[in-house]
Amino acid sequence: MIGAVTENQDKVVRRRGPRKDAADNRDRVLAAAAVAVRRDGTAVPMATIAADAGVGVGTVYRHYPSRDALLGALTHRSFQLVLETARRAAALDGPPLEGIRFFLERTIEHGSDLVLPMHGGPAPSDQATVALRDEAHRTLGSILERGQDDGTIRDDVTRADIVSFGALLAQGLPHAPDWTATARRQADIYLDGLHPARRGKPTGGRSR
Amino acid sequence: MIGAVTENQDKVVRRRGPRKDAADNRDRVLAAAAVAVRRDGTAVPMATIAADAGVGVGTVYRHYPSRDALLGALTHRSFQLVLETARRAAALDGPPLEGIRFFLERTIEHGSDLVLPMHGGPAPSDQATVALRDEAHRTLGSILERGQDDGTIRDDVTRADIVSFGALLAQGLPHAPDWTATARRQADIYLDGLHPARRGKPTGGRSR
DNA sequence: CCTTAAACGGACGATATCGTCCGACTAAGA
DNA sequence: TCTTAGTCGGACGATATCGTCCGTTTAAGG
Repeated sequence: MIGAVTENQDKVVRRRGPRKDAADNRDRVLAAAAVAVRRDGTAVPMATIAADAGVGVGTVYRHYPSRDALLGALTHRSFQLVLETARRAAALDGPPLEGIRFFLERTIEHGSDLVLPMHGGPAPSDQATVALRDEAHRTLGSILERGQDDGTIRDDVTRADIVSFGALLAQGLPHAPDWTATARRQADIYLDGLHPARRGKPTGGRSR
Repeated sequence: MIGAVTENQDKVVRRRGPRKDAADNRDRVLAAAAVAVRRDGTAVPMATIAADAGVGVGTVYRHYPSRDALLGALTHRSFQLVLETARRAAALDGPPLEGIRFFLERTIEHGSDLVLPMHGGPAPSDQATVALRDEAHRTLGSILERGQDDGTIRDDVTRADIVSFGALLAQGLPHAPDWTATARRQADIYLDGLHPARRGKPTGGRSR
């Protein structure tokens, strides 16, 4: 027990990835957190998240050392989804407006998976998440510009407007009975409004 | 000094209203709560609200016996503002769409005064607030119907849609740098979308 | 099967927030 | 000015949540 210590240093077991149960728990915690945060707000007790995920609080804190880390991970995941959706929308063939429609409808469907920096959470602080966000903005911007170039989308709209509207729909109204249906109708109206302004309609004086 | 007790029973001081300082503090607490709730969410510590209002926690609890009572009062006040705005909008002479525009713009301006049942707060439970809400809905509905009757507003929009959109704008995006400006543009687009659908535009297949 | 690094989960002391209670203070009528 | 009902505000015990720590359990390579 005395001199035999150093000689098997290289026989140490080298694990490749994380253990299966650890990876599972990590995912379950994140999923439970997404639901819990949407339901109870960002101040939801960690114990609640742990219980919902079926793990102990210790496990939550091991994977995400602080509440901010957990919220940050949620934000990151949300932006991953947003970027993915934006890319799919950009890859579509149809008119640009249909790309935007696709993006908005998908955003609505993602519903509770999107725990964006809304809900009182912090704006993304880590570089990786900011990069995701910026890339998503650029991607949506490219669709928008296509529409504005070919005259099918009004010129004064910015990519930030589209993003904001998407965020509003994703955020929703906490106590609305059937938000998905409402959001769809809101999006439909909004998309109609994205057409270039009609001149000489008999709808009366929109002066400025 | 002996038998003279009973005869001045009716000389007891009768105060008319609440004391001035009490009324002041009541208002200041409500105003501070509105700001604090918007900033920190409905779970904001009562001590914070008290400090912001420049009073002690005891004063907060006297005027509003529980957190729910305070949030309820905020909701009530919000719906008062909404109803008032809706009535002004309904009283306007111009095209109905301009009435809706007025309503939305005013709602945006009210900004932080509107702490609607959003923000994770409870839906209105007391009868008086529900009555305010319903009356506001009816008032907005009357504007909408006028527009749909004279053909200047698309038929599939409901009063609930207008209310929801207004609520979204009032709620805003917590971390948006200049929400008022963004909200105005969103409203402008939305209002454009409220026109009846144009047939035969070259914008491509909005099939369903 | 055995070994071992790693993960699990809940008990625990520290801290934060709650809502109450009561002695000091003040507005306002007499 | 005097009186007093009503208000003020913060200290306080109770409760809730935090994040850590550590003995137990488990996945997985040998």
